[in-house]
Amino acid sequence: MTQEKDQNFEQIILETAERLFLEKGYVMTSTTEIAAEAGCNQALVHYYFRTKENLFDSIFEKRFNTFFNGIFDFNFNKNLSFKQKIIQIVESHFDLLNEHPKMISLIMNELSRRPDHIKTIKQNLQSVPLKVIDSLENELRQEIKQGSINADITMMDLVITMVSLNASLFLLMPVAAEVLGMEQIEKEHVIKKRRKENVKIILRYLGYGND
Amino acid sequence: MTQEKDQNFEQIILETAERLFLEKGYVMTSTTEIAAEAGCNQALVHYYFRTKENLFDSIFEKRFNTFFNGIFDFNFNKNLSFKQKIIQIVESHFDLLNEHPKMISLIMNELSRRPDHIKTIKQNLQSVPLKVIDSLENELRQEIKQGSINADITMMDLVITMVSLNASLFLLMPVAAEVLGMEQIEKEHVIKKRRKENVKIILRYLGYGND
DNA sequence: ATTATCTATAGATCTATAGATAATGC
DNA sequence: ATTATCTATAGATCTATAGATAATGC
Repeated sequence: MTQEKDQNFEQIILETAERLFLEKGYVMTSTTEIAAEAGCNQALVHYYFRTKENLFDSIFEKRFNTFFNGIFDFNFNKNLSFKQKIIQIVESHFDLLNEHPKMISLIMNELSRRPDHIKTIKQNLQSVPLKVIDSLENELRQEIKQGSINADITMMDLVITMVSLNASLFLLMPVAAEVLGMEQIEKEHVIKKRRKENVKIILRYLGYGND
Repeated sequence: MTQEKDQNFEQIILETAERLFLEKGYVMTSTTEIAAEAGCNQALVHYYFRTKENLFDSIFEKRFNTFFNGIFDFNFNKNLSFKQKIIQIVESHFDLLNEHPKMISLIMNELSRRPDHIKTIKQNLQSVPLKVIDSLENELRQEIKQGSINADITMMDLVITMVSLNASLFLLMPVAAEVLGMEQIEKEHVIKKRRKENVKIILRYLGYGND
């Protein structure tokens, strides 16, 4: 499909499966359909990956990791102010979601279908960010002491708010786009707008001034 | 299941199906399973509703309507200030989601599975709220003119922010609860907390003071 | 020889219906 | 008679595998 047939089908199957899983989810995608779209025989999908579950996992285990780690994957310039760090975190979280706009739905579907996958995610969430969270939590307390932000905010509030605002855009966008009949350009416009807006909302929530 | 067998199965099937559809979604719920859980024969499900799709629709078409209309279903006291109205809208939107915590996921799954369902939703969204939105939009402009809220906010910003904050809690909660290993009591606590927090976030976003 | 690809098919569901039997309302 | 319930089964998928054939690397 993507490449000419001088290569073997393993890669093509992977790419096709990834696309279909993202489009329609695990359950709604059959190995028959994957094969058809990849341009090969259905048995070949099982020859390379034995089971559909295997195929799914071999695609998404890495992807999930990159996705979760990506959140804290920016160069942490120590000279930045707390406010600037928050802006950077919110924006890079948003950008990550925007680079993989269908991942968040897929993860949620996958987790409700196979809750044992949660383990993998738990590990992801617990490995990297602890240090970062801790140091941010300290800075947060200091800011509150200095009176530069509102005293009623915890790190947890902040995280939930950020994830809610950013993730829900990509969860709700497909629905909203169809309901309102939005074109691609309009969608991009909304995304651009919300990227700024979400930062703004969080800064005002924290109590930082209007700019 | 819920009732003793002196009644016929129609109602029992409806209730069982509703529960299973909400728990596991349309695709993952089979009429075989519905029958088993209802305590009758699988053919009986089709006797009453002919198709699985029919069964689903007869349960959820009303439910979707109530759900969407519920958002604007409060007594609009004209004496309330704009700020008080906003608080009331955000809270009642939140409460509606909280009364049907699995509806939002179901709606989103259902819409991605059968985008033609969007029509029903479109109708729902276009019928009731137009007047309300219009009158709120006017009040919003007035508030801005008076300088009581920030000038950079549109009605659309406000709606997206409210829906994002409120809906995402119920979309992300099941995942978060499993990842963090939360008990029922903790979940309720988070929900209670976020209900206040979401109002707070929106008020600060608008530019209303801290209380 | 080994690896890649195909054909064919078994076995598991699942939806939907046909036709038999039991229960109910006159 | 009509309505509710059951048994049995057809027909459609879908996953997974066995076994045949073609392509490739020595």
